[in-house]
Amino acid sequence: MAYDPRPVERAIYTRWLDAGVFQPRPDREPYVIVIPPPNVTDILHVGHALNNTIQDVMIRFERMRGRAAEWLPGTDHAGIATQNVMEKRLAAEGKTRFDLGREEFVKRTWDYVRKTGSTIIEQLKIIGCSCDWNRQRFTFDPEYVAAVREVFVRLWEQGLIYRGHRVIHWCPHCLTALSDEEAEHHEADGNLYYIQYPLVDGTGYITVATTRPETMLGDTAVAVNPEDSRGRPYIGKQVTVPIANVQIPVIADESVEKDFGTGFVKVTPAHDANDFEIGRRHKLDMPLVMTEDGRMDPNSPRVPEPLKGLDRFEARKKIVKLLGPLLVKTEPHHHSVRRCYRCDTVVEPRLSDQWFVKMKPLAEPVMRGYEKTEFTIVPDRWRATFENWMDNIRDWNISRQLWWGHRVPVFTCTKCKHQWADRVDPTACPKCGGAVVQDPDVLDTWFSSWLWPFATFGWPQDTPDLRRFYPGHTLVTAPEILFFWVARMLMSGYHFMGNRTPFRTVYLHGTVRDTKHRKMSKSLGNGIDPLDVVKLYGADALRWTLIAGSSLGADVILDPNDLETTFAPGRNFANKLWNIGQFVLGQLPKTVPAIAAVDRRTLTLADRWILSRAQAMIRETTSSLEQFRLDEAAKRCYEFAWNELADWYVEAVKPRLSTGAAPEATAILAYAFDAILRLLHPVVPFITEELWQKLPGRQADDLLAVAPWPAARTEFDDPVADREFSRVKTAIEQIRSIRAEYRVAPKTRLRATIVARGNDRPAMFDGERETIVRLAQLESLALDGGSQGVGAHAVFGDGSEVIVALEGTIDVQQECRRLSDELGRLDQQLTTLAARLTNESFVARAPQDVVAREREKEKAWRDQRTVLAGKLKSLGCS
RNA sequence: GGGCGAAUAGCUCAGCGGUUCAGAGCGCCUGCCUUACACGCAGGAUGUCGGGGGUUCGAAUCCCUCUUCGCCCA
Repeated sequence: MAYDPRPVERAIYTRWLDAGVFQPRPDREPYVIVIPPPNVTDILHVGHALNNTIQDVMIRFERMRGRAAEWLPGTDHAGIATQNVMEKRLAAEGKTRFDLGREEFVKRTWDYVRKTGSTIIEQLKIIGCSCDWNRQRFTFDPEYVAAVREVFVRLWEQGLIYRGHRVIHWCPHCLTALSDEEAEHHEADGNLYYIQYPLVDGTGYITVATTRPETMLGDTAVAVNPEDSRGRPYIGKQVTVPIANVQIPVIADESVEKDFGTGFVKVTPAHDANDFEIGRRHKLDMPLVMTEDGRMDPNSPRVPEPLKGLDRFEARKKIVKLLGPLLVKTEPHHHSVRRCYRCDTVVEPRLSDQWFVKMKPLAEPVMRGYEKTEFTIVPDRWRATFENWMDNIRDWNISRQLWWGHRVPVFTCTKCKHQWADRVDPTACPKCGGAVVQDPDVLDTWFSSWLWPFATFGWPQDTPDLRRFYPGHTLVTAPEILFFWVARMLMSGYHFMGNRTPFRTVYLHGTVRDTKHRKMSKSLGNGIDPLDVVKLYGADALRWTLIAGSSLGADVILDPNDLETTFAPGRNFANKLWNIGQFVLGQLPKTVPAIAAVDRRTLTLADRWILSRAQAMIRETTSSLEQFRLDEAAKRCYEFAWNELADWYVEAVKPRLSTGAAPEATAILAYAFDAILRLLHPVVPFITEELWQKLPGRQADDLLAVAPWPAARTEFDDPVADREFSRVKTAIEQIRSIRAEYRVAPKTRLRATIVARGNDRPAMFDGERETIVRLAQLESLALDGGSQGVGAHAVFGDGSEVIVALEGTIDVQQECRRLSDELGRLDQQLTTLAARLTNESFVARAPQDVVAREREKEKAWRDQRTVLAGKLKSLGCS
C-alpha cells in the first residue's frame, strides 16, 4: 500500500499545536530565529516554502537538542505592494484612492488585511512550520508602530535623519519615491539618439548623444569634458534646445565621459542623478518637465503644445519625429534601465524633497563587529558583496508618497515654521502655539522591518522576551534582500541594542528557478504552488525535495510543468520510509528490550554492522546540520534508511524474526528505526511523527517533535563489522551479478562455494551463511573449498573467490571472457600503481601513510591477480 | 566598466589535492507482483569532470586564460 499523507498531516499538526510544543521551553538555552516576514497580502510560493522549510529544519533540530527554540513568525504591511493590491480592487469598482480619501482608503485597507492577512500564515502551517504562533507579529501592531516611531525620533534627535533635495528614483505607477535598492537594474535594448543643438551665434551646431530625448525639454546646459579638445572652442557659448526653444550654455565638467557618443552630453538636472550633480556644481536651473505619473507636464513653459500631457515614451517618439533633420543619427544601444521592484515600471529619476537616513554612522559599528566575527555570512562567498555594499554605503531615502504605512512623525508649525519629530501627536507648536501639520508621507516598509529582531520582542520596553531572545542565532533568507533587510537589521541592531548583533549567522539560500533558470514569478506563469504539491504528494515530499535537492546556497531548479517528476524523490522516499515502518512495526512485540540491555556477545555480524552504521549516521547527520548542510544531512539519512537498513539489515534479519525468538533483532530493529525517525524528523516531520507514535513503549503524550536528538553510542562503533559485513554484501552481489549475466531464472536456486582468503574469513562467512543463501537465492553454500565443479567465478578484492555451480548452462567461452576482462582491468590498475610506486619522487615526497596505503593496495591486487590467473588456467582459457 | 558564481551521466545536482573517485536522485535498458514497499526489488548502460595552459610526486579538485550562462554593483 502506498503512503497517503493526507489523513496524517493535518491531525499531526493539530497535536503539536495542542501540546504547545512550538513554544520555547523554560529554563533552557534559547535558540532564536525570526522569520523574514512575508507581505501581509502574499500567498505562499515555492520560494517561501524553501525559505521556511530551511528555518523549520534548523528550529526542529535545535528543539530536539533541548534548546528553547523560538521561531518568531509574522508579516509586514508591505506599503507599496498592499497599496497596489487595494488600488487594483478599487479600480475594479471604477474608483481611485483619491475618490475615497486617505482616511477611508486606509480603513478599507485595514479591513482587507484583517480578512486576508492570515492567509500566508495558515499556509505555513500546512507545510509544517513549527513557529511560536503565540508571538506572531505584524509591523502594524500597536507596539510595533510605537517602536518604529521611537526609532525615527531617536535618529532625528541624533541628527541622523535629514531632508534631502535631490534626484531620487520615482515610480510613475506607484507614485512614490523608491530607495536605491528598490529600483532594480534591467538590461534593455534602446537607442542612442544624436541630436544637433544649434549654436546661438549661428556658427553651426553641437551634436549631443542621449538615450532619453524626451528629457531634452528639461535641459539647462550642454556639457563636455574639459580635457576634450573638441569642446574647447564651444565652452561658454550658448545653444538652443530644439523644440523647447530655450537657450542654454555649453559648460565643462569632468564627469563627462569623453568616449561616450560625441563627447557632448545634454544636462537635465531635474531628471537625472548625474546631471543633478553637474547642475549643482554649475548652479544651473533645475526645471521639472514631467508630472508625477510620467507625462510631459502641461503646465511647464518648456513643454510645447503638441507634447503637453503626453506619456514620456509617447513623447520620446513624437520628439524624434519633430526633430526632423536635427536628429542626425539613431543607433542601437544596449544599456541598463532601472525598474520598480514592485510593479516593474521604468523608474523616472526625479528631483524632489525626501527624508534620508545617514548611513555611514550606522554602518561603521556593524563593520567593526563583522571584523570581530560577531556574525558570519554563509556561504561566505557573499562576504565580498556585503563588504562592498557596506563600504560604499549611501544614504537611505525612507519617505514614500503612499497612504498605507507608518506616517512620518515630523510636524511643522504653520505659523513659525518650526519643524520637529515627536513621539506623540502634538496639538500645537511648542514654540509659538501655532497650528501644526504632519508630514503627509509614510516610511519605507523596510524602515519598520529593519527592527524585526528586537521590536518583535517588545523593544523599546525592557521586556523579559527581549532580554531572553536578543540576540538571536540564525537568520535565513535569500541574497536578494541582503541589502534591503539584512544589512539594515544589523545596523539597527548594533545601533539600538547596545552594539550587539541581532544574529550570529546569516544563512543565504538559493533562488527557486524553472528549468530555463528563470526566477519563478506570477507574471511569467512559471511558478509552482506549494499547496498543489502538498495536495498531490504531501508536505513531507515537498520539504524533502526542496531540502535534499539544494546544497548550501545553491539555486533550486524545479520543473513547473512536471510536478510528478520534480517531486518524485520526496514522494518515493516518504513511501519507502512508510513501508519500512509497516514492516518494522509489524515485527515488533509490545515490549522491546532497550538497546543498552542487549548482550553484545550474542550479536550477529549483521547486527553489529547496522548498529555501527547507525552511529556513523548519527554523527554525520548532526555535524552536517551544524554546518547548515541540510542536503547532506537528508541524504545521509536516506542512505541509512534505504540502502543500509531496508536493503540489507531488514532482509538479513527476516529469517530470525520469523522464528519469533530473536530479542536482539527486535531491539536493534526498534533502535535503528527510532534513530532514523528522530534524525529525519526536522526534514520530514509529519511521517516521522506518525510512525514514531506507533513504536512500542510510547506514552500517549510523547511527541517526536520534542523527543531528544540521538547521541552516538561509542560502544557500538565497530570498524571490523563494517569491513566484514561489506564482504558478505560483496559475495551476495557477485552471485546476483553472475545470475543475471547467465540469465538464471529468479526462482532457480543454485549451489555456490566461497573460498575465503584470510584466517578468520571462513568463520565470518559461516556466521552469515543464512543471509547469503537467502539473499543470493542459493540452494546451498559450501565454505570448505571442495566440490567446486563447473561454474561461474568471481574474485573479490581480498582474493576470496566465489564459484556458482552452473553445470549445463555454463559457457566456458563466456566465462573465459569475463575473467580475462577482469584480469585485464586489474593489470591496467596494477600498471599505474606500479608506475606510482617506482616513481622516486612519489615515494620520497608523498605522505608516508599514502605510500603505505598504496603498497598495501598493490599487494592485495597482486593476490587477486594470482587467483584470477589460476582460475583462467584451470578453465583452460588460452 | 567592476565584482561574484556556475559549467561533472539524457535531466537536476554532490564531490573541490591522494582509499577501485568518476558518484546520487530522476530518466533509460533487462528480468522480477520474492507475503513492508511496482512510489518497489535485482542486475545493467551512459561522462577525454566546458576548451587551453600551468603548479605538483599526484588535479573534477589549486593557479592563469578563453568560451558560454546566471547574479550583484556602477
